[in-house]
Amino acid sequence: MFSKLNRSHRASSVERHMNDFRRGKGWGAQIKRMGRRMTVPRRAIFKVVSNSSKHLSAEDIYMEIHKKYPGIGLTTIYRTLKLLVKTGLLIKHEFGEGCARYEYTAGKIKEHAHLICMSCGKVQDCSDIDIEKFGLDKISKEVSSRYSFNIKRKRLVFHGLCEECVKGGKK
Amino acid sequence: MFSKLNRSHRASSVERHMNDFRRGKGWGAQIKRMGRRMTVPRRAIFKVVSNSSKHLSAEDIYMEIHKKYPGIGLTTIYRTLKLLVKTGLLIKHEFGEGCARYEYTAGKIKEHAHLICMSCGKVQDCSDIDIEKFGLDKISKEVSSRYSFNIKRKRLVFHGLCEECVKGGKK
DNA sequence: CTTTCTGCAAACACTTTGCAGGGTC
DNA sequence: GACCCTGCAAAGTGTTTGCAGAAAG
Repeated sequence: MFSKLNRSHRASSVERHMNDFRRGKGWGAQIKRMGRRMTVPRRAIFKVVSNSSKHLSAEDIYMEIHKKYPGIGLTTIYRTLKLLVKTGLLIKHEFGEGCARYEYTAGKIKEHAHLICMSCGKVQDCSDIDIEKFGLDKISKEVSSRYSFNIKRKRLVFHGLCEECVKGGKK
Repeated sequence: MFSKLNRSHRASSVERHMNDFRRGKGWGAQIKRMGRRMTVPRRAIFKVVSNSSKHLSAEDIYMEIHKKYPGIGLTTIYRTLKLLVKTGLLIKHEFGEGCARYEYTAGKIKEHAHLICMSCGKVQDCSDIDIEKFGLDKISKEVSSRYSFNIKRKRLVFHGLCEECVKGGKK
C-alpha cells in the first residue's frame, strides 16, 4: 500500500512522509510513538495542509478533501488538525475572522510577520523578511528582561490594505 | 439628570464624559453627530471599559454591569462595544481564546506589545516599552515597501510564561 | 411623535463531544 | 482481537439578528 509511489516527479511531502513512516521517522512515526494510528483521512489531510502555502481554515481543508474523499467529515478534519498542532507540524492562527487558520511549518518555527488586508481579507506571509534581525530580537530581549516573561512564541501582524486593494481603489 | 454630579472627588471618566456631552465634545457628542443616542446602558458600559486597565471581554463587562444594572442584557453590551469600536475609543483584540477582548484607548492608538501567559491566561500590556523605537518602525518600513502594503495597525503578541507561572513552577 | 435603543428569544458560525460501527495494528 | 479512529448527530461556544415594546430627542 505504501509501495506504489509515483517516482516521475520530485518527492511530494506525502511521499517523503511515507518514506519517513517506513523508516520510523517523521509524522507517522511520531504518531505511532504516541500510540496513535495512521489512517487514510489523516494522510489526506496532512497532504492538503503540507502542500499548501496558504493559511487554510478547517472549512477550506474540508472542501479540498471532499473532492477526492467525499466520505471524510468535518469532525475528522478538526480532530486531525488538533493532532497535527500537538505534534508541532502545524501552527494554529486566530486572525479574528471567526475561524482558525493553519500554517504548515514542518516542526521548525521560523517567526515571520503576517499581513492581513482589511479590505479583501487576504493573509500574506512575510517569510522573506527576517523580522528577528530587523529588530524583533531587541524588542523580545527588552520584554523578557523587563517583565520577566519567558517568551515561547512571537506573533507580529499588520492590518492594512494590500497592493491590489490600494490600486483597486477600494477603501 | 446630568446636573447632580458629585464634586467631592476628581472627575471620573463618566463625569468628564457627561461634561463633554453638554459641551458638545467627546463620545456623547460624537454619538450625537452620528444620529445615535446617549442612554443609561451605554453610559454604564462606557464607564466600565474606560475605568478598567484590563482587557475585558463582553462577558466580563456584562458581569460587572450586572451588579448595578441587572436589567442590562448581553446583547446591549455587544451592540455598544461595536459602537465604541467604530468611534475609535476601543480596540478589539482577538487573542485566540475564543472570545474578543476590548481595550480602552480614548481614541489615541499607542501601539504596544501584549504578553499572554500560556499557563494562566493572563494578558499584560507592555505599555512602557516603545516598540516602535525598539525596532518595529524598521520592520514596518521594510514590510510596507517590500510588499506595497499600506499598514493601518500593528499587532505584536508574545506567548509564553509570565513571572508568577515561571516561579510557581507551573508548566 | 418620530426614530433609535433595548431585552428577549431565536438564529448563527465555528468547534467539540457522545456514541456505535469500522479500521488499524 | 484490542483499541483507536470515524461519521453522524447533538451539544456547546461566543456573537448576531428579528421583533415588539420602551426610551430619547
